[in-house]
Formats: sequence, C-alpha cells, structure tokens
Amino acid sequence: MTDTAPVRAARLSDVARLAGVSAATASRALNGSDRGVRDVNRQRVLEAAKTLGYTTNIAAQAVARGRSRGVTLVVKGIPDDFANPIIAGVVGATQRRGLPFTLVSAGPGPADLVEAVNLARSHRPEILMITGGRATDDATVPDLVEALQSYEAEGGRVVLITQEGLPFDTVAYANRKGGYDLAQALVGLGYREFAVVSGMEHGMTQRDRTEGFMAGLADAGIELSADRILIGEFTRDAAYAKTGELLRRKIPVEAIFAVNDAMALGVLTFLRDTGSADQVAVAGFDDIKALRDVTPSLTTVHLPWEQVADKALALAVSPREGSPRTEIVEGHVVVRESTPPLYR
Amino acid sequence: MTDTAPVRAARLSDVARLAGVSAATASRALNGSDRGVRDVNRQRVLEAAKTLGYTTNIAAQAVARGRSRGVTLVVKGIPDDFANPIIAGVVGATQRRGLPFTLVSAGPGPADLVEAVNLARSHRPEILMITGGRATDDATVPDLVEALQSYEAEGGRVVLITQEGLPFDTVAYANRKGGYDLAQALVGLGYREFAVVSGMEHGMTQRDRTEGFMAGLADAGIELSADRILIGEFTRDAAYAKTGELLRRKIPVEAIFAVNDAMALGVLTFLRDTGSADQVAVAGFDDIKALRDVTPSLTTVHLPWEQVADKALALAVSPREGSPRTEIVEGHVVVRESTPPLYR
DNA sequence: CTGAAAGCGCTAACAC
DNA sequence: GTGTTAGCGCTTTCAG
Repeated sequence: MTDTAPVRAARLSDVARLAGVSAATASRALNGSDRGVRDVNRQRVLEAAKTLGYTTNIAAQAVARGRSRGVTLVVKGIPDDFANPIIAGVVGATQRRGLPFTLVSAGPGPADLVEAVNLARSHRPEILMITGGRATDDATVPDLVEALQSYEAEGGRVVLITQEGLPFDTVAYANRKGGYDLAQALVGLGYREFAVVSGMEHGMTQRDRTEGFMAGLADAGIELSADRILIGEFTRDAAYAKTGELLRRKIPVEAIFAVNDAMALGVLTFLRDTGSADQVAVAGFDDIKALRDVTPSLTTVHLPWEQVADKALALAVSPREGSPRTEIVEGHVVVRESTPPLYR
Repeated sequence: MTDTAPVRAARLSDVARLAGVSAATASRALNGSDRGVRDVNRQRVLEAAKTLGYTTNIAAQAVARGRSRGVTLVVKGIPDDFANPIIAGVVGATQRRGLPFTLVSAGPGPADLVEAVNLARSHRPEILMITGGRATDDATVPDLVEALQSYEAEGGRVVLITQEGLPFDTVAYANRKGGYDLAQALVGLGYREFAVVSGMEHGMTQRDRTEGFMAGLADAGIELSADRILIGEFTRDAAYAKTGELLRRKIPVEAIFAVNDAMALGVLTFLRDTGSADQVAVAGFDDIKALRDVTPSLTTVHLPWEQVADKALALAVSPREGSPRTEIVEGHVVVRESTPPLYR
C-alpha cells in the first residue's frame, strides 16, 4: 500500500535544488517577469518543476510581493436562477488576459456589501471590482467609500460596475436614456396607456430607468400618474404578483414596462396565465440571453454585456487618473413580438 | 490636497502596538480559533483593528498556516450567461458556512481542466471542488487524477461534482435512472415513436441519460434505432439545428428527448418556429429554474440542485474515509405541458 | 547572469 | 493568559 502520511507540496527550493541552481534563479525562471536567466538554467528549472509537480504557492507569492495578482469581483445578490451576465463577462475577460479571478459574494443586507468588500480586501488583489445594485438611501455608503478609498491608498485599483456616482472608476449603463428611448419606441408603435412595474423604491437602477421612461412619455405628451407605477421586489415573482394587482384595479393599460427582463417575464407569465397576453404589451430591460426563447419574444433594451467587463478591466489596468472616470455603456431598443404595433 | 503616496495597509503588528499587546495576542483575538485572551485585551485589539481599518492579510495567513481556508471551485465550461445552478449552489452553501469561496474557470479544451486544477492547487485551499462534464475518451484524465492525488497527499480535500468514476469523493446525478424513468413516463402517456437529441458523442452525462432512456423504452418493448439519436453539441443552438435535420429526414416522431433542458429549449423553439409545436412532444433533463416560464412548460427530470452543493460540502468537511465515497442524487420526472397525453 | 540574505505579514510552539 | 522566537514559501535587493 502507498504511504498515506501527509506529504508536503514541492517548494521552490526543491525545484531549485533538483535543477542545481539557487532559489532566486528558480524564482526568476518560473515566475519572475524579468528576463535574466541563462537558457540552460531556465530549461533545467522548468523541467525540475515538471517532474516535481510543482505549483507556485500563490499565497506566499502574494505575501512576498505585497499584492496578489488578478481581480476579485464582489457581487451583491447572486440570484439562484437567472443568469448574471456581468459575472460571466468578467470571468471571460480575465481569462482572456490570463488573470486569476476570484469571486466574493455579498449577502442581501445593505451592510453585507461593506463586509464582502473587506473580505475581498483581505485578499489584497491588484484589482477589486464591485457590481450589484445600490439603494439611493443606503446608509452604509460612507463606510463603503471609506473601505474602498483605503484600499486604493494601499495601491489597489477599484472599478465599480453599475454603482454609479461614487468617487471611483465606474462602468455604468445609460439607464435613463434606455428608458427614454423605450418609451418613445412604444409610443411610436401606437401605445398610449402605460404602467410601470418597478423594483424597490430606492434602487438607483430602476429609478433611472423609470425616470427615463417617464421623460420619454412626457416628451410625447403622455403623463404617467403615480398609481400606474407599481413598486415591489426586483424579482420575477414580485412582478407577477404586482401585475395581478394592477389589472384588478381596472386601470386601462395597453403596455407594461418592467424595469428588467426578469420582471418582464413575471408580467408576461401572469398575463398568459390569465389569458390576457394578447391584450397587453410588455417590455423589459437588459436583453438577457436566457430569455431569448420566451413567447412572445420580449421587447427590451439591449445592453452590450460583453463590453461591460472589457471596459471595466481596461479601466482597471490603465494608470489611474486624477479624478475618477466613468464609462457609460449605451443600450438600444429591440422591438419584438411582445409589443406589436397598435392600430387604433 | 491629500497625499497620494502609497500608504501601506495596517498590519497585525500595528494593531498590536496600538492595543498595547503582542502580535501573538492580537492574532489570537482576531483570527485564532482558540480562546485564551483576556476580555479586556480582546476588546482593545478589536477596537484598535477597527480604528486602523485592519483587514487580515489572507495570503500571509495562508502561508503561515500552510493552507488557505475555504473552497475553490473549478468549473469547466462556464456558459455565457452564468446560469449554472451548481455554481450558485456552492456559492450559497459556502456562504452559509462562512467559508471563503473562490472560482476558477477552465477553458473549453480537454487539457484546460488540468491546467485550471493546477491553478486552483496553487491557492492551496482546504477544499477543491470540480464540476463540469467530462468525455469518456478524455486522454487527460490520468493527468487530472495525478494532480488531484498529489493534492490530496498534501492534505487537501477533493470533491468531484458530476465527474463520476474517478477515485475521489463524488456527488453525481442518477442520470441513467432519470432517463429510464422519463422513458417510462412518456410511454405511459401514450408515446411510441421517439428520437433523442444528445450532446457530443463521448460525454458521460449525455451517454448515461441516453442509455437510461433507451433502457426504459426497451423495457416497454420499444427499440430506438440509431438513426433516431442525433449527436451534436451540448447547446441550445445545436439542438435547434439537429431538430431540423431530424424532421427533414421524415422519420415519424411523436416525442423528442433532449438530454438537457437547454437543448430541449432549442428543440421546442425549432418546433414552434416551424409550426409543429403541437405535433411533437418534447422532454428535457435538469429542470433549470430559468426555464420555468417557457410555453409550453417543459416536461423534464427535476434535479435537486440545492442538495448537490450541500452534499459536496458535507463530504468535504467530513473526515476522509479509506475509499472514495459517491453520493448519488436522484431526480424525478415532472410531467408538464410539453408532453400532453397521447390518445391513439 | 546568479547567489546570499533579508524580509513580506502572520501563526504556532514554547516558555514564562 | 501572554510574549518570544522561529519559521511558512516566495521575491528582491545587493553583491559578485
């Protein structure tokens, strides 16, 4: 039988000894970015590493270097079902650049984000990215900003995705404009009576989308009264429920705008379940891939997800500038079957 | 203006000094699992840490301890949209237990898995989990096994999810049984003429599901000829295309079994696009949440995703046993609208 | 181009 | 209980 006594993993010094060089040389050959190792030695080291099954001890490397390579992404609110295109994008983008990627997931409470950021900080990554919604009335924002600022002061880079308005490099969506354009498109299709199904009251994303939508309507001479804006949770289920509430109130509605696709799906499903699917149009926001096969296909605002992660990473690896930069990613309206032209 | 000179992050010794204790005591108060610090001192340390904005340097901790806490998950084949219930499950399960979670994503090639495992190894995590499909003819399996074995020899714990048949603790689905039960259920509904849309030829998962399905048919006296089994990629798009091929061949088909839900969606969409949705039944496998609102709702084999991650973690934290354990997670057939009873 | 030596920040015996 | 003293495995001056 094989001996089961815990063996220690091969260390750099083991590799060095086997290759007949010093640890310093082995280090340079294996991980050092600088050149400056004779080819013979480099070969020897590489070979020794292979026969020993050596893998760099990243932690030790991070301690010695003072910082660990790659990006750590903090995500607020990982959904159990729906796709998170941002995570996928960042995973892909880091992979393409050969950067190690680590994910830290934050719990649902407002304070959880700060906690998660501190956990992420403890990894001392070169790049820290944060994504996920934020409430406008979030009392923990100062804590968050402070944590992030110390982190930058220590030499790390911070990029926010979606978290507009904080003093860090940011990639954000043109939520307002998307809402505006969508409203105009729907009016162009002939709709006049609208309702909005939105998420929690203080969410920035939904607020901007809703405001943009209202502005778009206003510019077409249509006013959206407060009773036509339904506030619930940011989920498909909440949207499903809210739609029922709306219709029960007998408010005449030709089209419902849900502030994201997941919610639009809830609206759509409610309408279908109650047999009113062909009487009320539905539009969403995001254009998530997982929904491309729903029927009727969903009119929505397409967001170029792939670009988001790339832009974020580009910001992160470029030298810092005096003041924080914000990259706005614009979406565009995609009209599909869920909002057929309305002839009156 | 504030000074921009890179400040160093607060170290444990800084905290200790401010609290008027030794580094050892500070360490014990902050991170040490043992008790043995007077309450006064503990308070002092905690307070000092807070005023200094101290966060543990995880890397240093890992070096000192020889291993880093938490689980690293290696995922083969992260889809565009990140709709991976296993990842979500593991994120949730680790979070519930307060364990740090790290994700390493493997590229699409067979050798990429080994590479990703070695990257994961270099983090020296306590627990290494691997998920994602494997081909039966994968030539890199020996390398994978070797890497994983050295890792265990070094004291790490390995748990495989979905990757049956390797000498490590494993959580797997009852793919064969699921296929079998589904076949029986469909026969019970009155179907007799079947086709299977499957993924790459050498995939273990799809092979087991297909074999189980065929066995289920066989036990009902139905044979599935080879020309009724379509092999393509493991994606919605491939399934869409393959369905077209199938129908063009004029093979009489009453029901199509797609080996996973994503592919079933492709089948469904093709049928809908060509107006034959109500003539051919469709069934999938997985019961992924994102598809709960498709129409017609999809008959499928429900897999208890939540359990998978929990079981995997339970295996990982329990002491190792002499021989590798395998936990089989069973699914159950859920009949929905996509396979209405067929009266003949 | 290479090696010796001094840390990186933390933990873990081992004394007191 | 608490402090002292060695390291953990790697990188990085600094000499040569």
